[in-house]
Amino acid sequence: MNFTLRQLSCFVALIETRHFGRAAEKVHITQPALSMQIRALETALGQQLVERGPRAVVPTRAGRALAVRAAHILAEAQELAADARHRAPHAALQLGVIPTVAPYLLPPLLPRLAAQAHARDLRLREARTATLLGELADGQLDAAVIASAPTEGGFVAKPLFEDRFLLAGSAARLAHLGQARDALRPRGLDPDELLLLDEGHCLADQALEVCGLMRSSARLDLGAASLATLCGLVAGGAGLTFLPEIALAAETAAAPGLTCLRFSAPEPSRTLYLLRRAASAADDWFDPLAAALAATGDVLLATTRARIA
Amino acid sequence: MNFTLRQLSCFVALIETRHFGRAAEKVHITQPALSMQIRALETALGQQLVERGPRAVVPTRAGRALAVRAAHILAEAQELAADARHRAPHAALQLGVIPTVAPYLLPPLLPRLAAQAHARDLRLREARTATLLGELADGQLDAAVIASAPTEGGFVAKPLFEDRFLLAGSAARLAHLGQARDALRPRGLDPDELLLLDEGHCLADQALEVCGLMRSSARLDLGAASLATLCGLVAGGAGLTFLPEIALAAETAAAPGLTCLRFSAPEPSRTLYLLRRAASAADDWFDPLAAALAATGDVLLATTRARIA
DNA sequence: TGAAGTTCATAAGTATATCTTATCGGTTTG
DNA sequence: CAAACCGATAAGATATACTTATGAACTTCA
Repeated sequence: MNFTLRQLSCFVALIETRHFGRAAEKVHITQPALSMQIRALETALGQQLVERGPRAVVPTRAGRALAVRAAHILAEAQELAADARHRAPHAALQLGVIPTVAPYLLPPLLPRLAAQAHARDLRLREARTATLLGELADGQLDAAVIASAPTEGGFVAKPLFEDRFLLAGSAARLAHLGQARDALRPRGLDPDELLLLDEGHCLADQALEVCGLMRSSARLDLGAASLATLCGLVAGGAGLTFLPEIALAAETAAAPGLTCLRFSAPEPSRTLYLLRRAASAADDWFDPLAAALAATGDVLLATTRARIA
Repeated sequence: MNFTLRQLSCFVALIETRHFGRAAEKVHITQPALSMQIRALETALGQQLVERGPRAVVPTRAGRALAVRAAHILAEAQELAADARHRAPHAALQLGVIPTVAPYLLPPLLPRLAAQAHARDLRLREARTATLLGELADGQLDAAVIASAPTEGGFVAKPLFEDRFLLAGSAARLAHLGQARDALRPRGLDPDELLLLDEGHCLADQALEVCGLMRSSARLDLGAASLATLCGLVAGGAGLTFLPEIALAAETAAAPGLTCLRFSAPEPSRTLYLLRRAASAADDWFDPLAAALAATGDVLLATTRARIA
């Protein structure tokens, strides 16, 4: 490709005016300059594009064909430039969210964001922490919500809110805990009763950590891929699990048999963060997005805290 | 619009490789040159397009959006250049034909042309001589078939064949001509019996000329716009008219009552020409097209001559 | 018919982009 | 801590694009 947009501009102007002088005026150059541009374009394409008569300038067959396509290309280029000038990014804000947060935080988030101009065009992706960090790093995502501060550098992490863990199970199974109910502590739980999510879900790792367990030491071959599935199993009496407060309202509504107990202080918890690349220009969307996420979480937690003493 | 296709190329290469050095190699320039092109593009669009980290080159939101559109524009440009190189004009050959020729010559012409590569993409326009000449002059048409050599210069005219005029009417009306039938001459006809086409049709002008009449001197207010209509009227006994031999087969088939007489020598006739602008590059299509038209006419006339002694 | 006016092409000089080579400063890596 | 990598920068060379002035072909008008 050996021609330029300017050459196309000149050519289109020439076809429109059918006059070298006026076409030149139209593109703000002199007539000889336009002549040279047209000539260069003809050379580049290897075809004569206009018949230069003393009476008139007439496009050749090739010129007629080119005029249409050139105008089209120029229109696209103009539109691109115009969009750039008006700062209409035309690219959605790509937000990644981990699976143990997305189903609970996003539904109430979206109506809140609808009011904000910056988040008018938001695209969501749900994946586990490692995947999100990778995609964030290489530009597929603009921001990500994860449940821990990132270990690697290069990111800006803004804490959103603390999400405490509750112990969830069927009412019968929770009753079997006996006197432990009065001062419920993670370390006192029976590893064989514990059901957790698949590997890679940070929620499972964090649950193991607060229990002082290794993944290998627990009966964890359960391939539960979503918290909703896990809650369904647990509500049916299959075992116990850690439920983040953020999920409580949705999961108890979905599985009425699900019962939760609050751990005694200091309650185990995770902190959610909103991340972006440190190098990214967070013009004006990052802080408002973080604020909206935090506010959404706070509302969600306020209703939950009132339900489970 | 203040950016160039080269800048877009550089940018797309950068997004693909995510590496200034390799992107530069891809577009056959050095790394500093590519840096400058990207910088220039960012300046032109007023936005940062890539985040330059020591670890990686990551597109910004604006850059992501641009990459898609830039690739699209470049693809169109490449395609355009490729078509130009392969001499695929992608513009139909625009052929204009006068209305007293088009319906008869074109149907048998098209199958003949189908075999030729050059006329694969042919678009037709039917209009009167003056219109065709105007459109041919300003490039809307590439060639035109008319029935007289052009008076103005600037055209190349190639004679196709001679098309003789017959006298057409109902059998009864032709019988009334009496002994004139033996040595039928145009000048002996009664102007009041003559029906002709609308003004502007060269056939009407030529008929008047061979009869030695002025348009004003004849009863010519008939607004017959097509030869087919005129033949229908004449076959019904409304009068006499001049029928070009080329139209005979089609019109007698359509109007069985139509009868024709041949004038005595020298028979009045018109000559059809194929025209193009003298300045136009008639690479290779003009002569074959003329040959096809002439051959088509010859076949048409051969069958006709056999029918009317 | 000849002079003036068009119109596009050409020439020469200049201004502007653009490229290359060489180098710097920052970061990562062994 | 040295070597390697990466992108930015500087400076000089080259190429491209523009302008002014002029030329050649043609038309128009007196």
